[in-house]
Amino acid sequence: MKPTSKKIKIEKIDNLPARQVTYSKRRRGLLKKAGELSVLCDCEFSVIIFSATGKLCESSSSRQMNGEDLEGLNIDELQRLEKEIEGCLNRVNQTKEEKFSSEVLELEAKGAELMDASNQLRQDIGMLSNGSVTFESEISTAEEGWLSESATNASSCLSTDSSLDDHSGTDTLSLKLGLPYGG
Amino acid sequence: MKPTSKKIKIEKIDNLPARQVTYSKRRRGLLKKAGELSVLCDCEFSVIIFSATGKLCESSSSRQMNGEDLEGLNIDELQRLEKEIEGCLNRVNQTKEEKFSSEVLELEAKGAELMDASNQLRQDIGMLSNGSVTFESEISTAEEGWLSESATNASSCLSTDSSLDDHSGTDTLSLKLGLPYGG
DNA sequence: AACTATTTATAAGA
DNA sequence: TTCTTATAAATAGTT
Repeated sequence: MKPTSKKIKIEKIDNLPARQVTYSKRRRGLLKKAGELSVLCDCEFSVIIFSATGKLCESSSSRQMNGEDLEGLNIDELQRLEKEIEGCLNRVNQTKEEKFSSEVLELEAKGAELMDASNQLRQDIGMLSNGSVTFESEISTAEEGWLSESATNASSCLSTDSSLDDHSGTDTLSLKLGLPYGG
Repeated sequence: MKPTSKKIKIEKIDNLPARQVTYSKRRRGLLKKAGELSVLCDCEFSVIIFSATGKLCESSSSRQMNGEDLEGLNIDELQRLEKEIEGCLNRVNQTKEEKFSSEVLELEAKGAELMDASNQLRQDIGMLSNGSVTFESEISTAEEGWLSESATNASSCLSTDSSLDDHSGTDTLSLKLGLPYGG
């Protein structure tokens, strides 16, 4: 009779039925909040939830069928959802490309500085030793220095550290890196 | 002194600063709820929010940087995010393919029924008219009947009804339909 | 950013 | 799953 409600710890609910009930309630709450945020603040959202049993639930501000399971969608709806997610992907891609460009520019500037420094050094030494000693090796080492720094960065992007856990089975798309290193 | 809080209507907040404050508060609340759901119910989630100004905020259970803006991510992190979203995309694709296959099977069964009915009709009429009249036209009409029904379904998938509103500009990926109609 | 009166979400029980 | 309600949590308005 006394629906005594208590503060709970945020940790996995062991009891399966209780977990399912909480899942259902909180999922509804989450989607409601997302919808409110969207309307109040004039923004778009997409919420995707993979339940422990592998079911996928998706909801987004631009669809009329919020909260439905993917299984309940027809092909046309799935097609639109696909398009939407691809839109997200494009956003991520665009940000990545921009980041990449600016990083390359930065590294090029750094490289130019090193070149200048090397040339200056070469001149200075040349004046001292009045000879025609070339310092190609030092210069190329410097170039390799900033190129490899960047390359390290890029290669780590290729790590297949899948963070999708039990969903990795369907995660098979290859990544488009578009590395401008010509290597 | 009295922070009198009132129930608000869920409608766009006109005042820009107020809207931004609410956006910030509620976004945090939403992501907190998502994180709690994930832990309590042992599930994965991904929340993607496009603010009205075009900023993109992403958060998901399998990443350590929940709540950060895309701008704050480095290339490696963007790469992983891309992979994650591609995983979602694959799920949607898979569901779509399954749906599509079962629909095709259903239509094939329907077609087979029509063929049987046509053949039976042909036999019956043949027995009556003792001639060798062929009913190819009727049969092919029947075939076209279920094929075009399916084709209509498929072509509607191609509608470019973008539901991404002001984000449609970046939504340029082509869709992979994989229609088994050979046409 | 901090505060707090209110509203909203929800845990537990039925 | 739905309803109820005591309690916890979120948040609107203000500073």
